Formats: sequence, C-alpha cells, structure tokens
Amino acid sequence: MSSETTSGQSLSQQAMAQAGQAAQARYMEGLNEPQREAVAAMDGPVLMLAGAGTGKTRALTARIAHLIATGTARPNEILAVTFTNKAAREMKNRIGALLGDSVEGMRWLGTFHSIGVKLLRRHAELVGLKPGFTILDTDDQLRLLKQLIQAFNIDEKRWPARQMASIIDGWKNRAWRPESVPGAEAGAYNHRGTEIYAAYQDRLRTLNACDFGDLLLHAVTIFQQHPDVLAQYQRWLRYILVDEYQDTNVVQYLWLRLLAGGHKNICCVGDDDQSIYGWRGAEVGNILRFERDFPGAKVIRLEQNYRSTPHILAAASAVIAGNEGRLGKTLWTELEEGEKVRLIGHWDGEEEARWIGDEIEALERGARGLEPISRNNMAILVRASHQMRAFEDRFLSIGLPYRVIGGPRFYERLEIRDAMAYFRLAISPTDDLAFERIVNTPKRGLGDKAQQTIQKVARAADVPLLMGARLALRDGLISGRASGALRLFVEQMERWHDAVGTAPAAPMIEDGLVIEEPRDTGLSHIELAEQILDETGYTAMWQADKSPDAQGRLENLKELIKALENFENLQGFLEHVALIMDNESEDSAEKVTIMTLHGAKGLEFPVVFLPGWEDGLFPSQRSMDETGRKGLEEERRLAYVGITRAERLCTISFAANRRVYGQWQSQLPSRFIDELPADHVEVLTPPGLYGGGFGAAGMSRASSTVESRAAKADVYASPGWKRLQSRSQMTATPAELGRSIARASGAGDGPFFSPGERVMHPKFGLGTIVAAEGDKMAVAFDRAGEKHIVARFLTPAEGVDDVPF
DNA sequence: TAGATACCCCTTTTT
DNA sequence: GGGGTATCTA
Repeated sequence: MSSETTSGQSLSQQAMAQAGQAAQARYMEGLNEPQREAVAAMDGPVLMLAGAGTGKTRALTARIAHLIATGTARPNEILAVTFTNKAAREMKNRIGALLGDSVEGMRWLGTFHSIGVKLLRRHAELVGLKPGFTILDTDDQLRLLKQLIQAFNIDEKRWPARQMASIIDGWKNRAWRPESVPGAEAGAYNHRGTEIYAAYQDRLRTLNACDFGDLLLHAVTIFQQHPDVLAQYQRWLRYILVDEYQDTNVVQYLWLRLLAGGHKNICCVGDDDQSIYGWRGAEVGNILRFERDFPGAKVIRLEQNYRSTPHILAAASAVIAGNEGRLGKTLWTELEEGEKVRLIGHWDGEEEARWIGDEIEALERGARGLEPISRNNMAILVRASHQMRAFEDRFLSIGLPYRVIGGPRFYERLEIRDAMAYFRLAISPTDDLAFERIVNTPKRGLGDKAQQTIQKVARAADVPLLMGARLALRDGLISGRASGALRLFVEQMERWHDAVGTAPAAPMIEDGLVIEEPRDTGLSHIELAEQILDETGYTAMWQADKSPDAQGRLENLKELIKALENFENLQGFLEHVALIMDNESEDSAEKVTIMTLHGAKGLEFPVVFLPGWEDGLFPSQRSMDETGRKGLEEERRLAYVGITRAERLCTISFAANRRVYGQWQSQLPSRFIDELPADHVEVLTPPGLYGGGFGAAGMSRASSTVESRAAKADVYASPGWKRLQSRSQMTATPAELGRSIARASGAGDGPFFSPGERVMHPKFGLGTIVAAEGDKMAVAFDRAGEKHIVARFLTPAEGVDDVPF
C-alpha cells in the first residue's frame, strides 16, 4: 500500500485501511502496469486514455476501491459520474464485488442527470423552482413548445416545434441561458429563437418543471451564482471520477470544473476515438484539452486490449487512422490471430438480413471451423434504428429469437405515459401538461371547444387548468353532457390528490446532506394507482379496444403497476421513470441482440455483424451535410466503435439496393470499406455468384434479368457460403471491391443515359429517363412511378415493349 | 364531437 | 412505409 495514510486518521479509518489491506490484493490483482498506475495516482488531476477493450472500467473501479480501502476518502466523498444508468449500475456492482457493503455509502455515484436532480431538489429555490418540480420528458417538452409557437403566431409547418426543441437543447448543452445566448445565434428559428427560449423557460417555471437540459444547466447556474453552495460541495466531494469523458458537453464540463476547482482531484477516463455524441453537444475538445485545463495532470494510456483478436484490432485501427487530431494510442493484444474481418456485399437489404440470419444459425451449429457459438453471444449493430426492421422481419419468419435494445422504450409507450399523466396530476394538480394529456382520454366528450373554455377560464383567473375546470363548471360554462363527465373527473383527481398527501414529511439529513426525499402518507400507492386507472375508465378503454395491440397495452399497464412495488411512493416512481429511460428487461433466454452502434458502446460480443455499410446510410448523409468533415470523423469513430465491439468474429456487409421511405434506392458501398486493410479482411461472396469478378458487379449482372433473379433466390436459400481466397479473383481487397462496384455503377466512365431514353430495371420494369446527374438517373417508370436509380442498374430498352406481368 | 380519409414530411444517433 | 395533421362527414 502506498503512503497516503496519515498519523491523524481515525480508528475507523485505520480499520478500513486494514480491511483494505486484505482487499487490496484482490482489486490490484491482474492489473497491468498502466492500470496500476492509474489506480495508485489518487491525488491531483489524472487523465486515463483508455482505448477500446483495455479494461478501463476495471481500472476505474479498482481506483475507487483503493480510495476507500486506503481510507483516503469515505464512500460519500467520492463523486463518480457516468453517462448511462447501465454504466452506473455496472460500476456499482463491480465496486460492491470488491468492497462489499461500503458501496452503499456511495451516494454520489450516478449519471450526470441523476446527480443533477439530486442537487437541484436541494437547491431548487435558487433557480426559482420548488423542490417538488416535475421533470418533463421530450413529449411534454414538445407539446409545451407547440403551444408557445402557436401563441407566437408562427407557422408550425415552416418552423417545426421539433426544430425549436433541438435548438434549445443545443443551447442548454452549451450552458447558454436565455439572457446569455450569443448574438450570433439571433437568427435561429426565424429570428424568434431566443424570444421563444425565454418564454419557454418562464413557462417551465410557472409549471414548476424543468426539462432534461435544465437538470445540468440549473446546477451550473447555482454553482456559479452561489459560491457558498459550491464551496460546500467542493468540501464534500473530495474525489471526482468521470467515465466517458470524451462525451461530456459544455455544461457537464463546467459542472465538473466547478466542482473540481478546489482540490483538483479529478480523474477522467475516456477515449477520444470513441466520441460519438457530438450531435448531442459533446465536445471532443474537452478531452483533448484536459492537460491545459488541469496543469500538471498525469496522463496514463491504457493500450493493451483484452477483447479482440489482432485482425479485428488491425481493421479498427486502420479505419480510425483516417481521422485527424487524435490523441493517439496504439492498441495491442496478446490474443491469438483468429479470423479475419469478413466483408460481404448483397443485392438488397432483405438479402442481407437473410444471409445474416443463415449465418447466425450456421455459427450456432458450429461452422467456419469454430465451435458452436450461442446466439446470446452475437450482435447486429446498425447505424440507425430503422435498419432493425429488416432483421426483425426476417428473424420472425425463420423463428430466430432476438432482442432489440433501444427500441421503443417502455416508458415512452402511449399507455404508460397516459397512466403516468394521471399519477402526475394526482400528485400535482398544477401539472397542466398532464391535465391536457388525459382530460379527454378516455373520451369524455370534452372536445376542443370544452378544452378551450377551460383554458380561457384558467388563464383569466391565473390558475392551473384543473382549477380552471372547476371554475368553468361552477359558472356553468360547460354544456350539459360534457359537464357531468368533467365534474366527475375533477372530483376524482381532487380526491386522489388528498389520498397522495400533499405535506411532505421532513427530509432526513445526514452529515449535512439530505438523504431521504419527502414521502407521502395514507393509502398504498399501488392501490391508489390501480384505483386511478380503473375508476377513470382508462383500463376499460383498452379492454373495449379491439385493435390487435390493445392486449399488449393492458399488459404493459399491469407491468407498470408491478414496477411500483419497487418504490415507496408515486413521486419516487415518477422521478425514476423520468431519469431511467432504459429498457433493460433482463431475460435470460438465448437471443441475438440487435441494437444501434451508439447503444453498443461499452459492450462486447464474440460475434458481431455490421450491416448497412453504404454511403449515405453509414456514414450518414445527414451527419456529413450538417457538420461536414467533423461529422464524417464522428461517423468514422462510430465505425471504430462498431468493429471494436467484436471479440472474435466481425462481419461487415452492405447492400446494393435498399428501401428508403418505402422507395427502392441503389446504394454505393461505404467509403469506410475502402479504408479497411486488405491484409486483415477476407472478402466473402454469397453462393451462386460466379467467382470471377466478384461482387456487386457480378450481382448486378446476375440480377439484370428476371430469370437470373429468381435463380439467384434459389441458390441464396441454400446455406453456406464460399471463400474467395483462392486464385486471382478481381476483388481481393475491400478497396477493390468498392472500386469494382463504382466501376460497375459507371462512376467515371460508364455509359449513362440521357433524358427521354427508354430503360429497363430488374425490379421496376420499363421507364423513361427524366433527368441525369452523374450516374444518378431520375426515371419515370411506367408502373412504379418516378425513382432515382444509379445507371448501372438500368439497361437500354429502346423499342422494347413492356411485358405484362 | 369523433371517426375516417387525404396528404404531408420525413428518419441518425439519446440522458 | 409510417405517423402526424388538416379537412370532411355522420
């Protein structure tokens, strides 16, 4: 143990230190040299540059264990921040495994947002809120903005509320309050942006609510404007650890810098090559400039990779080498060579899904010279969630069990939000957004007119909508049938509000920190919740619904009630829901995982499939359009993240055709494919395509007639595939494969068509060229309408009569 | 008031 | 292909 112990330490600290001696052997065990160094360097700023799969979580948890075991810090003096709840949970579990119960004392281990809420609940009044504020989800946020935009008489068609929401989000990420938005941004949202932002914040304050961005921005505001409060936290939180530092945005950065300002005991872990959240305001610059922010910082590089085979690592390294301004790391591994990264092209997205499905089944049986691999160990990582459907469709039809991570989340479902709006309104009768959501759900005959009346009355009296409704009833402003339903609704909500109990018990305080949030009294919150959903007719509404998904919704509601058991009261539950939006349903069944690349960061799988490597899809066109080179580099980091998820087998694929918005589009292979190192990649071709001159070139030829398309479908149906390692096939390297496709598509020299020419397409039949731009043709098909097609998929058809199908 | 139809734009990634 | 909005009709 190092010499951090001091003679002045208390008995209990000594005891802890001794206990630590025993534990130390364990948490230091198996760490490599740089990892040990990162663990041992407790005081002062430390930057741990940890490449993919280099055991940073291990080092990080060992460091925390070390801090506690040596008595350097008590569990509640350590601030450990992560980005996701999953990461926080994992860290907690791992520390628990090392230290046992003392992990329970780590009250400051969590996500930026959850810690932000904790701070904000205690000091809400400093930013004009009450401690019981509600946290709005994106849905509420949007509805609120819509109202404001209407009030501002802005055409919502031209200036969508979504856009305003993302502008506000961006500003908050940069820690700009309405009054501090720079003049350069004045043009935002048709020059009304700052104005609406200010109005939005006002409205939030009236509603005693805040959005996600506020959780951090308010915390920073409090620290900046109340040095005494800041000083208190600087004293309390003596050691700071930050995971995924490359993903921090400006607010988070400011927040950390303020907290670390005194002692500078801050240890940031990250990997600039895995920064993939720039669109959410993350600043890679934060990690790049750490040493300047914290002079004298110790920089430690973790470069030994324990996860992937050399081929996989080499492929990832080659791709990421295309980026500029990296901090630079050289990953190495002691693992055995293993399989090369595999690359394969397909005719279309469905074909790709089918091939991957077959391949998964083959690997499960044991193929490719590998022992059978459980599908639990396989993942398909896509760029955008809409790509998932092709796989779901295919896997459903062949009965291959899969799990989708990051799909529609439980708490985002319609019925769950409705139910929660009921709970919210019962807890806080001032929650106008909740009121609006459910006042006519289920249908109570309260249409636009009735709702407008309520709005008017409420605004005139300057009271919340629920109270407005009561006033409107009293004054007889609601017509006969509707009034009965509204009266019942209002009375029910008031009754439940009393049942929930308004007076919060005194908060529990421990070493000056508020430990226990106020709790309610009376009727069990579970019974109450059930009563609410039953007596309002909400459950009945779905029972009466004959649509196919009604049953599922009822089940979700049951699940919601069940989830309440884990909480002491409704408030606690709502807060949990607002912050914990992940849908980790732990099911142990053997399933293939389908998820986005973003969602996969931090995970690893023995077998990884990376489909959809096509320009425009990956790298995403939008990303490149919006942020140019910067965007492209982020996409490249995403590719790096994807490849490095694989432990043993990584398969990249692309399709020549894909349906986008229900329209067929031809695709070009991703430019990242050209960047794959030939020595570490094996180019596969599906069976049935002639070995000579592989690839999409072969495919487009094979598919240019209806007959061969049908024939191809047959061969594709047979399992198995063929290695193209032998002989002099034309496209042995990824770059050549890309080029061969470009050639076949006519990029550069191909015979293009001119407007007016008649052409034939294998899928769409006959058509006439409308316009040509490069090799991209706009074609008016006789039957399929106008489409954009790359020239290589068209054949001249002058004078050919259409064949009736 | 509410259901049904017609048309619009669209889709990256998430705490 | 899909969801949201605007408009029309029972």
